[in-house]
Amino acid sequence: MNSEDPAIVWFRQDLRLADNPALLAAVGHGGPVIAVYVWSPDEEGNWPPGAASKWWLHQSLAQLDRSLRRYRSRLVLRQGPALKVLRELVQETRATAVYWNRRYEPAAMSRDARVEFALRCDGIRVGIYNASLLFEPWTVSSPSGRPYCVFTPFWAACVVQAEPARPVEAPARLPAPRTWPASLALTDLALEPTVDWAGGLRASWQPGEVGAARQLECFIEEVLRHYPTIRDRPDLVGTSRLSPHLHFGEISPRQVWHALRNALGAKKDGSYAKAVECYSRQLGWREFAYYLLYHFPHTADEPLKESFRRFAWRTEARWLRAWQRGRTGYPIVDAGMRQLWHTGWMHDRVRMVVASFLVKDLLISWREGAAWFWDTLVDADLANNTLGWQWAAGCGSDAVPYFRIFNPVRQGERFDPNGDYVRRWVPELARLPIRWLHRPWEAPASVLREAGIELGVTYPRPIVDHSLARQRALEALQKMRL
DNA sequence: TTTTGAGTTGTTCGA
DNA sequence: GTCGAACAACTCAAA
Repeated sequence: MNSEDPAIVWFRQDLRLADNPALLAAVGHGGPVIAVYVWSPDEEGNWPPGAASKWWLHQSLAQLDRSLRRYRSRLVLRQGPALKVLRELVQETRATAVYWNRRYEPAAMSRDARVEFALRCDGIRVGIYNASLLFEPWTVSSPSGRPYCVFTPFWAACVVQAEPARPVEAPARLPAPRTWPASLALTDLALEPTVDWAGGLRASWQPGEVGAARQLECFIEEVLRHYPTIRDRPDLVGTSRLSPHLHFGEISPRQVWHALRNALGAKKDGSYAKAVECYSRQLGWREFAYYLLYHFPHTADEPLKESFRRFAWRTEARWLRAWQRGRTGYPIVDAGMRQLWHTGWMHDRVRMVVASFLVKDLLISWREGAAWFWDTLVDADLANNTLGWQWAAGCGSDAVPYFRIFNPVRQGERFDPNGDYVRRWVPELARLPIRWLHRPWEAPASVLREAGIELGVTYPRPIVDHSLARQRALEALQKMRL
């Protein structure tokens, strides 16, 4: 393509300039490049962005605009149905092409298909690219031709494909149009909370492409070597913390994939090779989540396993609220839920523990959990959230067996062995010795008194008895299978 | 074609 | 304290 006509880049979940094929295609079009973000939460089906996600989006859009300004360019903000907005913008700017990077959520896919068709009918050139997956979901299928439902063979089939493409550089320049189309102010989108609860988020994260790159570098330099041994430890910094950056596309999995391998080349060290393999598998899980949502689009709202449709989940509002607020009386559960509330993120090991507790101990539907995570996580991602919750509930593919019920005391003692995590997020228990920290209801009265704890007053008693709850869950799930 | 073995993340019980 | 078995049912790959 070589034209003097403007090209529009429609930014969505690819809020970066490097390794952005749609942006490069727009530059390749030859004329001015107009970057636009369209805020259209009504087109996200049942899953419009939650509060934490909107907070992040605000910051990330601000960063993207800042980056574009260095090119003497800018980010045009609009609001409304994407097709309507893009058509208006095409008219205003006389653009002859629109480029974007693919999304895979069911609502986004059907919307995008309508937009693509309509724009092509208008005579507009449309280019659509892959910017957020290592392997496109339709390129992987089992020998039988059906989609994989088990992770290991899925990932094995992925990694024998060609190595994911090397990331491409940010464009050298971005030609500006003679006049810029009108843009809303970022604050017009009202993404930030009206009551400022985001202090903990601000302190924990640096949204945007620069923050993402910094996070990756920090992970590779300081954590990667130990990743296989400490990734399950919520009391340590043992994970990449890249999830929100990946969700918003501030960094691409291709960039991460190759950065890991470059680091490997530089270190020449066996333990690194293992660590890279181990972390790459986590990227694999992200791929698997997108793959499953693509092939089974109803699973965001319905269990994959039919038998679970008839399961009678409880609707115990008091229990749900106790879980949400981190007041279940199980320290590891409460620590996780408070970390989530405060920072918009929870360690993955603890996500499994709290999910198991909600679904198995309280017998509350995984969808309640998914909805709460959706609203509170800065990395809320429909594919990952769906896979995680269906896995925990045992109603997804490759799911945890029904009898695998996490014991919150055991998990706490195993993965927070010194209690640092609980003490940080449940400060009212901070003075309790580690021996009792994960089971304060068993502590002798004198120990509790000395630690300044009055059960039922300063910290709740357990809202359910785990071993009874476990039995109840086993019976309920067994009954469902008959 | 049929069979066999293995599969992210656990817990409990009894020896 | 440690260890192995049992706790289903199903998918996928290899033999």
